[in-house]
Amino acid sequence: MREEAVSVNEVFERYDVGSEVFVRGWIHRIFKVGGKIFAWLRDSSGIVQVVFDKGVLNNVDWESIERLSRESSIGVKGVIREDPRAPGGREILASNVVIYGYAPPFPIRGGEDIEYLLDIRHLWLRSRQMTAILKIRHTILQALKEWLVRNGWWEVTPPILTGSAVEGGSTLFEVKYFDKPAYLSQSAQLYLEVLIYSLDKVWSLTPSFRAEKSRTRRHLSEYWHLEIEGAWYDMEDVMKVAEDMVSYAVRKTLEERRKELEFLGRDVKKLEPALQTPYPRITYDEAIEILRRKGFKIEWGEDYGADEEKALTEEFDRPFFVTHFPKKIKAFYMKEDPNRPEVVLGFDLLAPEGYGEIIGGSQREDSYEKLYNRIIQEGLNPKDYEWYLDLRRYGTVPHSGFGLGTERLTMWVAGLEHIRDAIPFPRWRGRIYP
RNA sequence: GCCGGGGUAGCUCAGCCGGGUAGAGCGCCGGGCUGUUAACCCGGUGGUCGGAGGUUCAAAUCCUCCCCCCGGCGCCA
Repeated sequence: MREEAVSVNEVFERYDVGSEVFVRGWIHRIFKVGGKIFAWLRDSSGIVQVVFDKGVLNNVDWESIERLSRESSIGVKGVIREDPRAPGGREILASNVVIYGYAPPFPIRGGEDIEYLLDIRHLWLRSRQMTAILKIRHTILQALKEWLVRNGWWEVTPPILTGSAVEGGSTLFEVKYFDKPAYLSQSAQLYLEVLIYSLDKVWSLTPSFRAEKSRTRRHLSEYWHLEIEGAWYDMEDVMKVAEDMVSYAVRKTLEERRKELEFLGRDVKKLEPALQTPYPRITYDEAIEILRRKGFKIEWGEDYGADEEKALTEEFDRPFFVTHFPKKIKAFYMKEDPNRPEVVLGFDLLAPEGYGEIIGGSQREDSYEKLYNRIIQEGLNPKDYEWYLDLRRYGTVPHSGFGLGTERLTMWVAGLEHIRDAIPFPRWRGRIYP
């Protein structure tokens, strides 16, 4: 049977009752009752009930219909009928069927534990929840890229294989690179800093890798990192970029993926405050004050932990910035505040509802001497940073940038419990299959 | 890396404390049902109890070591 196929949602939205259509997809549920067989046919757009009635089918062996099971792939030609007993109020009365593939008993029926589901992730991804999340993820990525391109930012492609440790070192994945060791990139930042000298405003979307054996619901070993870097941007300029981009992504998701958000049970009202910019800004000093008021024992100079971060997010109904961190808890490349040498011009953007950090950024140190001294202070080898230091020797400029964890953003927008569901094939703690 | 929980049938779990030769539900197979919505009813099928040692007449159960998974912390996006 060679027919022009229509999608499931078109059965409900485009065609009238009484039209004959050809739809194809996978059997989501199937019930055999009396003389009829009811199948829910799923494609990427939705689910529609198909009714197989022996008396209506043309030239089809009934036994081949009886053998159909969940996840069998079929094409069905038939007339659209209205019936209140069908999900969505419509069904297709099959007159012709093409069977592409039968399926053995499907291992997912509900109630399976997480380890098992992760082992059969390749099948789990067919679920409607996962499909909804993948669509939301698509829209968020699309929105972020769209915002950047429309606002004059150049997309660039930094390397994933790198020759030396950038920040710590212990959290890098080491790979063989011909006869030398190499590392999978943790961040494109240093390469983006190179490229602003020719393109001014650049961004990249790449996987970043962390070998840390994290044991939390907010960490992945491989995640999709959106990073930007802009010449002539100070910290406040780049924070504006961050809030405009994030609010745009939330707006677009609310406009285009409302159905999916609601299917996941996301309370969309909680996302609406995030449409309004500017986002609140507090300094690290103020964050410490708030935490002390809430009963936390924390000294100025300490980094706040997960519990503290969560408590902070409860103070706001939309994403908010924390700025001006103590120098000693932040990376060597962050620019020292000229008015307060003990803090740096760095910021985090934290999502509300306990989700926490989704962006980390800073104005970068642009003085050769200061950067060199920070490298020494951190116990790093300046030789490893020769090319990076060169950027400050040949026409240095003030510049800033940030990195956004796309799964973290997706997790908050979609209201997910665990970051592993914000990416189709999560990698962490040794999980590498499938 | 640290703390806590767990690994028994294809899946979800009970049995373990007080050792006595492995059980339920679901699935699957067979039968029944003229409209199902995680369908329902009747019958049947199903196990190297995570691995290796040890104690014992006897170990899923007690002891030792190891492996794997989940949740939290640290680290971060």
